[in-house]
Amino acid sequence: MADDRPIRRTLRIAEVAKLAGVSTATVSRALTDPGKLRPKTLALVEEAVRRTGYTPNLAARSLRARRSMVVLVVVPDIGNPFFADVLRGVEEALSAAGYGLLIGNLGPGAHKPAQVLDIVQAGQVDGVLLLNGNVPRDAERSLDRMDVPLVAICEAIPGVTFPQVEVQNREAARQAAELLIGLGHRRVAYLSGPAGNILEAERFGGFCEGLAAAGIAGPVARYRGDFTFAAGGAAAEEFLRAAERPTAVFAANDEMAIGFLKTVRAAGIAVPEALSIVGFDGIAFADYVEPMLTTFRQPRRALGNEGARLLVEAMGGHPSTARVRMPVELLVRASTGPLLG
Amino acid sequence: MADDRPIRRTLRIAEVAKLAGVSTATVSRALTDPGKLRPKTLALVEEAVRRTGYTPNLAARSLRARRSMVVLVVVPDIGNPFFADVLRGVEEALSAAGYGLLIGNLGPGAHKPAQVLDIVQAGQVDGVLLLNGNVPRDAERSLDRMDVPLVAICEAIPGVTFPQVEVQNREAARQAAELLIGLGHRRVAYLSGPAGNILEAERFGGFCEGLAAAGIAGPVARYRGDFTFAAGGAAAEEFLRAAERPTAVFAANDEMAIGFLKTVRAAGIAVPEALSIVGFDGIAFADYVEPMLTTFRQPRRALGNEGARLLVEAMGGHPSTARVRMPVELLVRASTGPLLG
DNA sequence: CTGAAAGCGCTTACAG
DNA sequence: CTGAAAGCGCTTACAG
Repeated sequence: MADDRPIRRTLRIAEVAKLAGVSTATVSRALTDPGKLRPKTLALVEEAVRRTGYTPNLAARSLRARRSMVVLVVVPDIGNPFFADVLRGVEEALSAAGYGLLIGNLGPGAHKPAQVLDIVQAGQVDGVLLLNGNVPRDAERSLDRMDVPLVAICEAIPGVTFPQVEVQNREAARQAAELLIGLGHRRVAYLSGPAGNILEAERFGGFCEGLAAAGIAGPVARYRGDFTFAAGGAAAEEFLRAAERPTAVFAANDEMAIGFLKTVRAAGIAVPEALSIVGFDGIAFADYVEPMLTTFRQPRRALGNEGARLLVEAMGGHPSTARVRMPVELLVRASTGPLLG
Repeated sequence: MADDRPIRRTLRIAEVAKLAGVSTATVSRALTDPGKLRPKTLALVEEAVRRTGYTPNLAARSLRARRSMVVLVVVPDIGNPFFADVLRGVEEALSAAGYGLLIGNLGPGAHKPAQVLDIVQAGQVDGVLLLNGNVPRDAERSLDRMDVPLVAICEAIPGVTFPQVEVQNREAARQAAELLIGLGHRRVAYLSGPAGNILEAERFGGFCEGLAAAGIAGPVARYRGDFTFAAGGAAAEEFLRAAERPTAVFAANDEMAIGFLKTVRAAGIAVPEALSIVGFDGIAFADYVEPMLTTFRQPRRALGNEGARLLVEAMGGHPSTARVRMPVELLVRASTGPLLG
């Protein structure tokens, strides 16, 4: 039978100590550094903890020990499935190391950089994981001048010295060019992400390199996008209006590739017979559009895991300047094919 | 020119008080309850805060004030885009009320219920938002016996008294039946979510009711699923093997509907000519499959907003037993059509 | 290996 | 309206 009395939330370390017949210092040690105690003493405390169901008050612990065991994760958009997957990896690694996860959503209508800075300045977190491609700052403050470990993942941040984990964007984009060229395409277009975005710059740069290596000056068109489905549709409208259309498109992410695909097919363009399309990211949906999308699968969970791991090390006093660049996997599907006619 | 010195993290309230020429009590009041101060005194403090860039230490504040201004959000799977969208709404409302957001991921390989209970017992959060359809408990403890405000959203929890926010699952499922019947279908199938899931039960129940109202005994087939793409594909295999196939399928969510759609189309089944498909949720991707999926759009962000709002009220000492049931919107698309032949 | 005691940085009755 | 002071519940030098 379960006991139906509400659990007393105000159980303190002193009561556990009393029950175990030791000092509060000993209880504290049993909980944070059991190796320091005699096995016999430890057993006494453990039994008392078990019997009382004691859990230390974290505010008190964090005030006294000057660490919170919480990490702030700054995401550009918590609603984006790409980041959700990365967060899964982050959560896994942090939770295994005993850290909690505070989410800072730097998207439109959400947190402002100042709020992120406040959280750090308030001593609320022991480290910050940045998925947003820049160092949060306001008029007076900048996160990298606060004394807190930082790690950037997914989107690299140029010119900083803290660890970063990203994928081989440039190499992959180059590979996209090679794939299309190998299929006979020469009039290729590029569907870009938001201007100023580092991923965008890397992917565009790599794509151009790949083209150049085959003696192609560059894409015949560069459509402006912002990583959304809608941007893909808009780019497709532009494509459809062109006098001489490209025969292949490389989109800087899957959402845009899918938006593009839908609009051109609705207009009667056969994919891949008349147009090849390549995306980037390898989101789950890429498997369910028709035709299945050729794309690059990012190791989203591994990105999150590795970033969290580096942050845990830094918080433990082992900072690094590691710059990890993980490979992506090209998935050749039905949305790309040889140039016909 | 920005000042490049690292920000001193150890600025305390005493220094601000000294600079303003007041007591620490006054600084504290200026920050938490400015109405209590004379405008002149308040201005003095504000100027000192501005000049020093002071941010109170939250561990100290939370230890002394006995509240943390942080909410624990328990999600079944942080990687699921559906929840990510709801979280966006939650984050919005909580952040506007000054609360932070701690994520507890109760998915496989992530947090265990015991960890959630520990967080609450440690006084780390002022309230808990449950998106997982049950009350976390372990061998000795149950969250609803801890003295903390609770609100359930998305998945209702039977038999509890705290506020809940869900959608009109039963009504919508009934409407799905009516839609299909109106199109002439009588041999309809149901693709279910995981057994024991409350959403699943409501949607199945409503669907059966809708059929019954038209004199149909029930679905001719009930495929077992678990809300994943893969489950949809597996159900489709079962569908394809049937001697006499249903002419319409209602899936308990969009992912399964999309998985089903892909597999039957690959097998040469024309949708909607030979088979109508209805999903549930209205995820973004439902707009990008071919044919576009008929589904019910859930107000994901609004669900999150409303749930967070109720929790903020409860944490402010205004508990309610509100049970909000938000409407969903039927989106009739190309995946449903009249029975032909 | 263990304990007594100071103190982390706030908030809040209490008093005036 | 404001201040002096106690105290939230821990951890950790320090001493033994």
